[in-house]
Amino acid sequence: MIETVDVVLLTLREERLHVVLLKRARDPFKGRLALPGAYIHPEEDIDALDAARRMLQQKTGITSPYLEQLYTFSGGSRDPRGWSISITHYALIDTESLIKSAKDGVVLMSVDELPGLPFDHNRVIEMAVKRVRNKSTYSTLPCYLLPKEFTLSELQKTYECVLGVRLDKSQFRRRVAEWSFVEEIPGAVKGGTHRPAQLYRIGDHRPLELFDRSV
Amino acid sequence: MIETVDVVLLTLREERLHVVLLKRARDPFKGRLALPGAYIHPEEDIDALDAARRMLQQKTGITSPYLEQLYTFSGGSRDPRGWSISITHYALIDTESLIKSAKDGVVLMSVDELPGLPFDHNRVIEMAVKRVRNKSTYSTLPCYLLPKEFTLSELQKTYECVLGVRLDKSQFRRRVAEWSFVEEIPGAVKGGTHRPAQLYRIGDHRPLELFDRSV
DNA sequence: GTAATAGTGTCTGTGAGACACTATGGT
DNA sequence: ACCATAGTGTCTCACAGACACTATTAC
Repeated sequence: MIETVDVVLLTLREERLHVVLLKRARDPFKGRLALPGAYIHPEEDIDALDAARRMLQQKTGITSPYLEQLYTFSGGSRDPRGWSISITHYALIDTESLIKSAKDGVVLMSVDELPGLPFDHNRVIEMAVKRVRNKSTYSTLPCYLLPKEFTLSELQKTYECVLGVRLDKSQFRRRVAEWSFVEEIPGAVKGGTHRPAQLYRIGDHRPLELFDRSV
Repeated sequence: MIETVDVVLLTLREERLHVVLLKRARDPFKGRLALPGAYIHPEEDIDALDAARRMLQQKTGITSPYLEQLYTFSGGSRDPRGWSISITHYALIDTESLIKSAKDGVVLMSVDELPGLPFDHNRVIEMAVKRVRNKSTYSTLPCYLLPKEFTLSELQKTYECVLGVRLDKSQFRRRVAEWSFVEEIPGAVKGGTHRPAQLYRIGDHRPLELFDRSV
């Protein structure tokens, strides 16, 4: 039996969700692009989540602020080596931090234009994207796709990109005003070529919040 | 490494969610009540879901109309035998069908009054109940807790028990009227001591449906 | 008739959606 | 001055919530 963890690390780039891929160093599928993944090491790993975090850090250099189990894929046909279990996870990070810490070899690809990937990685990514889109309708999940400081327009844009819908500016701001964890940074503004925008940040240690109603 | 599947099989009995437990036939925790579970058999099982379905049928005699992966628990401290992976699932069934097919030894316990269980089974059940409650706010999941034919009052009661809230009769019926898959059974009524109630059924092959708004 | 449950009709307050409006910077 | 983006005010229609009402059985 083969036990692995795999991670779908997503970020927002040029208004599209992108996924982190790596060239596989070993067979099977040596040299092909695939999700970052590794065997579970019972001696070192506390649990699968810990294994995923460690693997991601070691292989990509990236530590994601949000990492959660996605689904466990299993069966005899998904890996040529035999019956396997993959405990998959998904993670989110802003592009800025990603670029800063990513090791050489990290490849970003738009989730809408993926080539055929080894194993069932296309299915895994598809499920991750669905989960993120769905969870974003009733939570603060998209906040993890933004850098520490951001404007409300950027926050709205992020939600719009993830959800694939346009949101009303007025209504969106009324909503965000109720979120206590999105706080104004006093005095800080982002000056563009036009009227500067107030900068905001997520208060303290970004907890994921769920809402009764949708965004 | 130990790989198992475990199933949290839930049913509604006396207006409370109950979980199916079995006395363990083998060590560890031989003789203690625990969730139905078994090792994965790569030679026989297509995947973990298939393993869960087969295990449930063999150990309890029950085939549930709804079975879905819940979460994969893992680590070195949850099983005295060593580092383990448990791919847990949850399932729903109506009490009537359960009683009819359940083998001897099947024990039903209210999820609100559980004793301490082996492994991390209390945590697993807690997560399953949370998942069911949450998913029930925006889906037809509770329909799987009802027999093939039911009245709207029974359907409402089921939602109320699962969600733990009281629902307005008028509003609930307006909602259900929009669900095309809940269909009136022409001529069939359930006579109690008072005005008989129209019987309904789930159309064809009960697909799980999700709603934009809550129930 | 009464009791009890099934099932329907109606009013109201809230809030989502739409959209117009004002504000403030650069050039 | 004008443009572009930031940010606010307001109207309306739909619907959730509340609750009263009618319907149909047993006794």
